[in-house]
Amino acid sequence: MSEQKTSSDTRDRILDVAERLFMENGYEATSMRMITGAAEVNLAAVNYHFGSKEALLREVFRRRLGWLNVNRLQALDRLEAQAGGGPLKPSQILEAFFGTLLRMGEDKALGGMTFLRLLGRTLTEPAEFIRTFFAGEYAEVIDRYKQALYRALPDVPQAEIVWRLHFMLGAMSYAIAGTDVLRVVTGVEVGDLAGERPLQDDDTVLARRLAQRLMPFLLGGLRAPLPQFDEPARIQKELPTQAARESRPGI
Amino acid sequence: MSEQKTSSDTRDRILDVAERLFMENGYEATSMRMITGAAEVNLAAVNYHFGSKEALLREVFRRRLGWLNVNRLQALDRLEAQAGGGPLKPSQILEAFFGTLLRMGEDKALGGMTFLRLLGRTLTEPAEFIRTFFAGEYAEVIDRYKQALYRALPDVPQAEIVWRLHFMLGAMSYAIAGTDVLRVVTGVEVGDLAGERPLQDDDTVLARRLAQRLMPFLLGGLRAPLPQFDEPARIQKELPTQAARESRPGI
DNA sequence: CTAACATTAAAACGAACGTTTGAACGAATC
DNA sequence: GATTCGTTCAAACGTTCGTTTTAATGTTAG
Repeated sequence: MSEQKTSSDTRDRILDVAERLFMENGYEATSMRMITGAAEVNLAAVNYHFGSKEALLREVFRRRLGWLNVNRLQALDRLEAQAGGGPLKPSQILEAFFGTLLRMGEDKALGGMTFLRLLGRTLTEPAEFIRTFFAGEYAEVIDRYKQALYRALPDVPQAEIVWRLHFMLGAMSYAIAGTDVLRVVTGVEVGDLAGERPLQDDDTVLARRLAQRLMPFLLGGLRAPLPQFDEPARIQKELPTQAARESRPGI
Repeated sequence: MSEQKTSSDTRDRILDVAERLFMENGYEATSMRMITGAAEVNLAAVNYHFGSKEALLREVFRRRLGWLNVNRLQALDRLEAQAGGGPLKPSQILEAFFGTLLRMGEDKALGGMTFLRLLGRTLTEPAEFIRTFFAGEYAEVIDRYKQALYRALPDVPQAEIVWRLHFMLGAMSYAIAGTDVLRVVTGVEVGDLAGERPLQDDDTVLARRLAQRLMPFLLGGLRAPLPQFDEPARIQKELPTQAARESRPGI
């Protein structure tokens, strides 16, 4: 029985341990010996199964981002089908994009908060091979969602939408990374303040709570009035601020 | 002449080079030999002047964060003085906090965008000594601004304000880090889209443009309607959403 | 049974790491 | 002019790094 030839148990144990250690220490500060030691496999096993340390990191992400990309695209497909050619609501787009991700935090089989934290921390790693890898993995999805936002906010300059998508990714990335100045400063978990019940947490609860808090924030930022430009950069056709606010589709 | 005993030229060259290399490669991936080589000083100079690689990183930040902390607190003091005991407007608070930082990006003497990028990238580093260091450096300022926000938004639960401060820090951190999925995906600089004039940039222009774009986004996120809680966590005194929106001081 | 194959194991590789050492240097002090 | 002291220098320290090698295991197919 069990004719799983690709998942050799050793392979999966390495991936699981690497996911956790890369999250805890970062890529550079995590050595192969730490990984193989914690996974209780031979040192050479990583190079045998994956080829190199870089390839291991890529594989750690590929098995999660594969699922994420498919589900993000499916969610968008579903929305666009039911909209029948019309533009989507920004809230729907954000829910599809960020909600799909944050739901991974609630599901241990999808990596849970461990993967989410790893993702948030790795998105800002400067290593060239990492950025190249993410660029390839994200290209299609980002482009699809960008187009959807363009259509959802026809009166907002596309450059502005790109900036705000940028900011939204940042807020999310930092939030899920969870290496937090605030957490250390306050000495408590976010949410353990102001009389809320403390987090006896379970990452599942944390993930859900994060999503509840993050989505309104992102939507508020996306829909914020456009900035006034004090530098006469070029012919400003018209300050689209007010017009865009009025004609913005319901959210 | 020049009785500057502390700034031995070697010291400053090391700090400047380390700031840039830590930004480009991250802490772990930057070796002492890369730093001393680029600074054209002897390998032992770092340990002589700073004691260790960790202490070097701390000093790189200390000379910038010192200025930043002082100016952030002064800006808040000035606002509170002119408000005469009353609450501040959220937009004023954000301008003081984020504006002070972003202005560093326009001033090469304060590190310019090099330091901003370094800061953004280092804030998510998992190394314990880095997080401990930032916690200490930021404690007082974060606390002061948090209190100011509590007073500015008396109808918003304090836990919610902490979450949103968290999200705002994330959006800013990621934005100034500038290791960007979007940038790689689109192949162009943000702002080089949709007919805007391309960035022949000068970091000064980038910093100013970033500030213009980021501030409205943050303000929109901070002022967004409060989330609805579907989990009956505890007695929800009343959904403060609408009430808070009405009574919110002008922005 | 044996040949072929995929996986694991132990050991070693050269390279690079952060740090330390002890001597040499140069300018100021007595 | 000798001495002191802060700084620079070349060289080496011991350790750890990612990777490779070669042999020993099972496991499967002929």
